[in-house]
Amino acid sequence: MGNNVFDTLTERGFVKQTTHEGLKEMLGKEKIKFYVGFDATADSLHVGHFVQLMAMAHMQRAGHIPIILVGGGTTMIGDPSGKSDMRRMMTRDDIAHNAEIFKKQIGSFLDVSEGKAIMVDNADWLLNLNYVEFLREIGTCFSVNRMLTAECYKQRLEKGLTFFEFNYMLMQAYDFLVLNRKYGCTLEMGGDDQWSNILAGADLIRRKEQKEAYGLTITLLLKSDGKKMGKTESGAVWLDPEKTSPYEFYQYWRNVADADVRTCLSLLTFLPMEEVERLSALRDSEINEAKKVLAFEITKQVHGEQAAQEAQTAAEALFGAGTEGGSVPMTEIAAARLAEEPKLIDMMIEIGLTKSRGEGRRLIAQGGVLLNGDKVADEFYALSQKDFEGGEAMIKKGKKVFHKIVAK
RNA sequence: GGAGAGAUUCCCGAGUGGCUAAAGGGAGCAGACUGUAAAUCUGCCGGCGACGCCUUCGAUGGUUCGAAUCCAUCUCUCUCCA
Repeated sequence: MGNNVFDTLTERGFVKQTTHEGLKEMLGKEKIKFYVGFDATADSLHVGHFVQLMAMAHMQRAGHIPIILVGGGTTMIGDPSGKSDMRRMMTRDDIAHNAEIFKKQIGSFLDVSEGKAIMVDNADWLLNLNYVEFLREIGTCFSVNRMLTAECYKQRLEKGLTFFEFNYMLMQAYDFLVLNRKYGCTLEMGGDDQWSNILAGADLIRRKEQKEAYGLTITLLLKSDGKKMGKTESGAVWLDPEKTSPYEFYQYWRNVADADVRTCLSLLTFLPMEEVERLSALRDSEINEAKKVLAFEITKQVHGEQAAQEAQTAAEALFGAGTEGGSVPMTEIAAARLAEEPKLIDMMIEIGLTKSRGEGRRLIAQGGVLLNGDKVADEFYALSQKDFEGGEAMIKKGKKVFHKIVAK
């Protein structure tokens, strides 16, 4: 395809800022190596990372080679950019553990076969740096005055920023320099909160190597109300199916606000832009069609076609008139326990539908709990064999939380 | 190092001896309305089979019939000065 990826990324809304002119031209005429860094702060990637991965996938499809950098070294410090407080210090073991998971997860989204991508870990060069040498080589290239004016520290200059964290920018800039020297990497991409760090890296390469290096930031995935996309009351929406089941994942996207449909379709799916435009132009209840496509496509992207299919089937069965089947959240219990007639509220706590008995009782009192389709009236309702026709019972909490209990 | 200020329930933030499980707001949950949307309105929002009992106001001791509120020590945070 003759299209320049830069146009694709721009058209789809990925590009937020670029360092300087010339990037598009370069992307058009040669196959470059570019890098994106991922700090191993959790034991799974989340939706925010997914946007970056999509941008990387577009680049890769256009023939450019991604360098996937896992931050086994930088995570030891913790990026203060845009944060209001210092992160909890993580142990070396935790970081190494997370880094391994990241490598695996990323490997399933991008083509990491030989020659198609490069995977590195900055622990390899950061952990054994010699302090004095580093200061003499790299530290001399940074002006504290300039660094302090960086937007990303604004909050921290009010609440306090330790020297420890202040060094993060140098580490990340150094990463870019190392990758430039070792692999000829000429572009760093990252979330828009990384702008200052990316600029620092490009500047450092210009100074040390007298070479052009570019930076590009990717629009942060925000909801129309300005909050981060991918956060729920129970925490982040994870890409790891153990942490966020494909069904929950599907539901998250099925329920995005109308105003966010377009952004999500264009950033998180590979649907052609004409299709994105068509779907996001739908109005009123018709836009539900677009949300179904969105939820299906993203789930397929992350968990595979089969899981997406199952999540969709389950959703149709529960919310529409579809037939039973699919991946409704489910818990198995021993059939023998039914003889003891366990309380419904206790069972709800056990399967994680409520936090306490009080909360469960309140829910029932407010008419928010349905058992096999019927509203439960008794706060102390006890489950028994008759609730388990066919060996299973369906509990519905509120309007859209379903959980199946299977007695075995 | 010196001088001040502060730490309250998920978050912000009132409360300075009993009427305080602790105002108000936000978040969240449920109900109504809807399109599994948004906005809006109503109720709930520490735990407990519960007109009562238990645990909570940075930590530990103390004063008191009674403490989030008073005293002592400690830990941490912030501001100003160097």
